[in-house]
Amino acid sequence: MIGARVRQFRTARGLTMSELADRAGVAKSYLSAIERDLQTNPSIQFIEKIANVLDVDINALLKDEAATNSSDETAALDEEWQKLIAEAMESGVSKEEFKDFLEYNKWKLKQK
Amino acid sequence: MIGARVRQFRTARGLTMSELADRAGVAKSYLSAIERDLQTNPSIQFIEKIANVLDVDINALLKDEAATNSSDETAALDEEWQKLIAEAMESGVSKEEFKDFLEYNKWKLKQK
DNA sequence: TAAGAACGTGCGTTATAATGAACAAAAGAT
DNA sequence: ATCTTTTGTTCATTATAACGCACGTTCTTA
Repeated sequence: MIGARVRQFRTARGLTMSELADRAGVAKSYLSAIERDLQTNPSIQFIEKIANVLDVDINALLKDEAATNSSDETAALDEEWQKLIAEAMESGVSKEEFKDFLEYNKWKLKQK
Repeated sequence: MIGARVRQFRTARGLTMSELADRAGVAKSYLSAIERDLQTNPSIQFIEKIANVLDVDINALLKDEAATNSSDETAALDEEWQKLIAEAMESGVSKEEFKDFLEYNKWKLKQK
């Protein structure tokens, strides 16, 4: 279904529904209905708008999930992790700080 | 416009409007309006139907804006970040620990 | 802990996508 | 040449896509 894909890309970009709807110039209430598959037949202009903001090809939203993420790297990351990544990047956490955090945790796990 | 492309593919297949509309299961009156650009915002299900009969990819009918992709640096998932995250997941770092790390860093940045 | 903002959803309304006739013009057949 | 069938169009009607606003909840900020 198309709703799942829209939500997937949206959360991956760390965007809220209000934000996406605002940027795309569509009603957030309708976007909500689309993501929950309460409505499943949007127009091409609607799809173009949100695809434009999400910066993805229109096919990425229309494509049946069969070919979409068979062996896609980003698909390996589950949804919650993607949110965390987006949040991390936006908050200005440096990669170095994160690396330190990683090493510290590895060390901590070893102590058990 | 989309109408020109539909007509182009249809005539190329030697199909009449009545025939295409019939096979696709849509109203020929509406198909007529689409081809003459009296209506320019069909639904994805409509396009899928006729694209299916015409045996063309959906893009072939929408391709007017094929090159609208200029990947956003800030929003897109940074490649190096992805590797770090993958490493984090494999090393068994829990989401909770990562969340705590994020909050701590946000707080730290605020202190300046 | 209270106030305020931002989040997503529910609902009534509007705009328009999509339909099913019936129609005139053109093509094809007898 | 008239009759018949097929073509694409017009028009009134129905279905639903899309909207704006208000509401309850969940984060923030003080």
